Amino acid sequence: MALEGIKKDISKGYRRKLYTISDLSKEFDVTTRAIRFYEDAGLLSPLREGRSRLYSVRDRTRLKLILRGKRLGFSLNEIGEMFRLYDSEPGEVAQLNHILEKISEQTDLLERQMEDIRIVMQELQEFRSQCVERLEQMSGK
Amino acid sequence: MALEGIKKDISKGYRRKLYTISDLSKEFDVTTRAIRFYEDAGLLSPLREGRSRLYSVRDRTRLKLILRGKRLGFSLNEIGEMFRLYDSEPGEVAQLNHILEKISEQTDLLERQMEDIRIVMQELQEFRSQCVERLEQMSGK
DNA sequence: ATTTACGTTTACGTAAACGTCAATTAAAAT
DNA sequence: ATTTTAATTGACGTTTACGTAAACGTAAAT
Repeated sequence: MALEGIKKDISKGYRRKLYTISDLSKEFDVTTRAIRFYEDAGLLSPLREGRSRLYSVRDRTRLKLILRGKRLGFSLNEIGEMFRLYDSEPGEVAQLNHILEKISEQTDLLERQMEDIRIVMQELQEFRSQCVERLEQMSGK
Repeated sequence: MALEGIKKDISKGYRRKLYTISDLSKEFDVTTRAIRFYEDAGLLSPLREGRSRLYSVRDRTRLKLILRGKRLGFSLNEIGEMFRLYDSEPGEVAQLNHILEKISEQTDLLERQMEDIRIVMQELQEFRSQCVERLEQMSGK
């Protein structure tokens, strides 16, 4: 495979790993279509070898973050906003305070989510107890 | 208001509260359109007084569960499936075991979500520390 | 030489979850 | 008696997040 060669060459020069789109597709069990879509949405920006995409370690990390965000129910726009926060070069104090505020908002949101999960978990366990009890009754008869 | 009268009448007879669609809309800050949509999706089934909908305490609880589910990123279909689990009359052992399996799946999923939240929270706190540190440097100069 | 495998772009399709009118009805307030 | 106010149904529109071909390029394997 030609890409393998190129990947090795670049990794010698740049001293870092590169991934093809199908590498990432397989590793994270996500379609190549989705990965390209994330690029269209501005969440990924892989290198190009000719027409083909080459993903850096940073891209891989980003993809991991995207998928984690999605599991938590965040939209791609929301995930993009977080990326922009992380990437922004905060020159001014005002900017830094803005970031701190956003972090605080995010934290609050996640804490509410944790609370929601705790509640649902508790309800599930109660439900489970009822089921188990019922099963015992039935086998006891 | 006629509905208020009816609500009182019914609550005397049935000994439980009833809510109009706008009651719930205001209480949970969700549009009436959304509430009707949840009904179309089979997640709510309010009483009718003529053409108007009247929501029971059970409906209200269900709406609360729907919104909680949504905050956790679940689709209405997934939420509907959970409702059906809770509502199912488990006559057979096989059915009960099926429910227990579903509960187990849900629990696993929620635990993964908790783990995701923990990871994101930790990253956010690290990011916060960096920002605070930077702010202190800037004011220290 | 050609099949197979993997990549690309373009573009239309789709499911979910509502938003947004419009037209209508019924009841409450003035 | 008439004007608000709250509710209804119906239907089309919109956004998000991809799925699904189609048509093509490049390179490795047979």
